[in-house]
Amino acid sequence: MNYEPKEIESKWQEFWSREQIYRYDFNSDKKTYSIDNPPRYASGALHLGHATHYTHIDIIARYKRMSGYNVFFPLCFDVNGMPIEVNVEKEKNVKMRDVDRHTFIKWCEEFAHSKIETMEMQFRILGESMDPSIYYQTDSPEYRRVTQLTFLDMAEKGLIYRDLHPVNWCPRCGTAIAESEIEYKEKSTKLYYINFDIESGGNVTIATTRPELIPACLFLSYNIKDERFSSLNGKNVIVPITGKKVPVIPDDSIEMEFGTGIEMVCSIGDKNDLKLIKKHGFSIIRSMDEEGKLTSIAGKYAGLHYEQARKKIIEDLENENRIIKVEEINHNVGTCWRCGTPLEIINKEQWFIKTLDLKDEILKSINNLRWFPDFMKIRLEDWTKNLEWDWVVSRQRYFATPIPAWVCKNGHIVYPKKDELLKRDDYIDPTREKPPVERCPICGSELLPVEDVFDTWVDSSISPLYNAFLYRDDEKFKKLYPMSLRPQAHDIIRTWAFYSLLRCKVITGKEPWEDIFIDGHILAEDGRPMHASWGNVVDPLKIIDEYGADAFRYFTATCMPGEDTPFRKREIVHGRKLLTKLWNVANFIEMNIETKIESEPIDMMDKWITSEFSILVEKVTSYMEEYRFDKAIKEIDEFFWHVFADHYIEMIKFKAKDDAGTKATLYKIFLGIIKLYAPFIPHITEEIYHRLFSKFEKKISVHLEKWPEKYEIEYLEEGRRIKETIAIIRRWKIENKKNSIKKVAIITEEKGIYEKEKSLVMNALKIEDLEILSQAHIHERIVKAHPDISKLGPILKNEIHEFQERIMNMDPEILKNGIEFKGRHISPEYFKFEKVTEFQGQNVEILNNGKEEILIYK
RNA sequence: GGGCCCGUGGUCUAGCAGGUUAUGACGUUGCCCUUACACGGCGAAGAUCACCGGUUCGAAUCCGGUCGGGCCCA
Repeated sequence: MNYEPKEIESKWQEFWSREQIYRYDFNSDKKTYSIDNPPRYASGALHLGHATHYTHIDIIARYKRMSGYNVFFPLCFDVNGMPIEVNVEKEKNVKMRDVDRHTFIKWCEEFAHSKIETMEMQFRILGESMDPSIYYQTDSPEYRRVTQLTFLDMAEKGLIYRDLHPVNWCPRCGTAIAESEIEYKEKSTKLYYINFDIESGGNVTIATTRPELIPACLFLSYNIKDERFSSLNGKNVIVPITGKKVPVIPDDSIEMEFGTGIEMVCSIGDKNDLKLIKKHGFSIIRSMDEEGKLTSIAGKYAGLHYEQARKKIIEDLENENRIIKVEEINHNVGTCWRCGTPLEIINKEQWFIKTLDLKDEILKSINNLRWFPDFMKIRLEDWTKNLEWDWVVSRQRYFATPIPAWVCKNGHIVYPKKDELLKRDDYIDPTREKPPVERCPICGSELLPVEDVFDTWVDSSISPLYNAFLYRDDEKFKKLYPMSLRPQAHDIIRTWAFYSLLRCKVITGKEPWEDIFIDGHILAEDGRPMHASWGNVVDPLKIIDEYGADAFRYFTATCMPGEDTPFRKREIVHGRKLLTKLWNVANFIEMNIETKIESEPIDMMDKWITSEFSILVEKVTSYMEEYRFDKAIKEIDEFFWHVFADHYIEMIKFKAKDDAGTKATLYKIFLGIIKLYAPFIPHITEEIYHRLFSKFEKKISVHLEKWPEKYEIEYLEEGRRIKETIAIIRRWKIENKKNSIKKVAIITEEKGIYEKEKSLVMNALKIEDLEILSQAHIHERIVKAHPDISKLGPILKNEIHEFQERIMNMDPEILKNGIEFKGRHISPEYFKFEKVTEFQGQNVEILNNGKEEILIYK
């Protein structure tokens, strides 16, 4: 009778949800354990990685509930940002910027919300114990309101500013383009070779595809290894057209083979220019506007579209005879994925949060958290120490929290009143409502709504504040903040962990959590990351369908936290076997427990297994406290399978029906095992609990049970010794194919402990006569000596037959010292001796368990 | 290029505040359908612990370097 998970699992999933087993109780006196659960991103498909991470978190939640905590574990979804926008664009076959802003936002909402039901189902199938009574999603008016309040808070603290920042820009569409919206295309362009004069005399030829950017040239650069230009290092050149003096600065990133090997670095030609400008300490100048027209820095070309400007500039350069050569080249150009126009990098006003000023404070905070595993802390420390830029929080997107502000043409910012927003239950969309004042209070000009939205990390990084009811309920905030735990994966330490720490610290003055648990990634079975294009993606739902959620959860528990783990199907298969074993042990125990057990463990071996269990509880508990599920479950397995089932049950099964103490032990220890397994494999443990224990234990769910406690340690060493002796004799029986043994003598210095369990040893092993002695004279006698032909052959060659005849009738006892043969000493190593052991005149076989000898009579 | 992590029997994995017969799983293999379980029980074979050097009486474990893989960031 094998365990069939399908029906059993869905039965209990329904039961848990119906009975609201996982509800956080705001009125409870129990200590709160609060989990800053990662809101599941609402794009739909469940990854093996998600499934594993959420299962890990669920294991923690279940363990903490059993340990007596009131656990706050919200069901939550992240419903903001570009992946959803992209999905909607695909689904509707439109481009975001072709559609009315608010229509598009509505579509995104509809799309995301339609996925949520599916994702809730996925969580349910996994056996997740998230609490729907504290549900949230990040696009709710309430959540966005909190995002905006925290922003206004930071603005009050002077941590918000606007400044120019480079963005990818489509000059035709007039919009910023996100990194992932860029379509790279191979384009044929002209490469111009242009002469620059050197200040100190002579000239140098640079190559560029963007002559129109000459007015924005900041410096020239060549590869530092390139000796052709080493004489130019530190010299100045005169920029044609403008006559500006700029330096020559070598850099190791310049390609020596491209063009002439020396190029101009403009603000801003391409991404590499941007990098070089920052690296060498130049500031970005605004050379092009939103429509692709050159700015005033271009002098007489100002106001011209860059294509016209290029024509004019080339004409002028030709007049000066500065163009040496023109070459057709193929060039990889970033283009707008909608209209195909090559993108520009232009400087635009963006919103910033001052992060650089907060470095030291964050470093302190990092050290105030407990990190699991602890080396993950180093990653965040290094990141924080090496921060060079403030956080750009504005995005030119639609589906996210709007930046609550209005700006006048002179750049003066008007924020909404925080007090007003505190009274509301929704958020502010400046594109849909009026500013709090008619006109700019500083210059009196018209106020325009900010159309930018927040980077989604601005929303995500306040999850601890939202969870803890900041701005909403002071009582609850006191109870829930700081939260107990932030669980997350290591790829977003620099984003989610960092920004959360930063913002929560600034706003509340406290770190948002006590512990932070960093999980690894799940790789494909081939050890590489999972990629659809590599064809190595594993669908967790299929696995669950085939093996059940508990088997899947078993695999997740064996993953070492923090490490990237390749998916291991065999671990799931093993998990499945374990469930079967558990099921069968339950069957065995059910056969023996019909009524309430009033007794306690009495016999030595019953106390021994109780002691072993107690040691197990201690180990498992300390592993759970460190979030080491892998170690915890291994310990439980080892005890359950290889101590409790293989040894204890085997030795007591003859008396399981009628020995009250043993029955009590079976009940107590197996119930304990079920409880220890419950956080990991919640379905089968619930089923077994209901079949065997709930009628006596009076709880409606094993998940409402208490985590097992330790018992007194008694007879540990004695029990282990007897267990070992029984195992040795059993092995002998199997090897020798004996079903029972007539007589056994155990020679031991600890007669007492064997006397105590004499009947158990006899019955468990079917020994008819068992003697327990403190000492014995054992006699060993050689009955036959076999010459080792393979060794003797090379020495004796053709005399070997004579040798064999010679020893045939000799007393083999004599041979144990070797023998002289034709002037040669044949040592005992050349023989294999057959021996008999005799005790009290009878043949016996001696087994040894390291401490004592066991004589088996033949 | 930088930070962090990893590299252990055929495959995957534990051990890594130095001394173990180096753990376990899957696979291979021998015996056993013993009154819960053959998705089981008892055994067996199989590892120069990536490579090189150092510290040490002693290194898979500590240090330095090399090579290979991963994540994040330039």
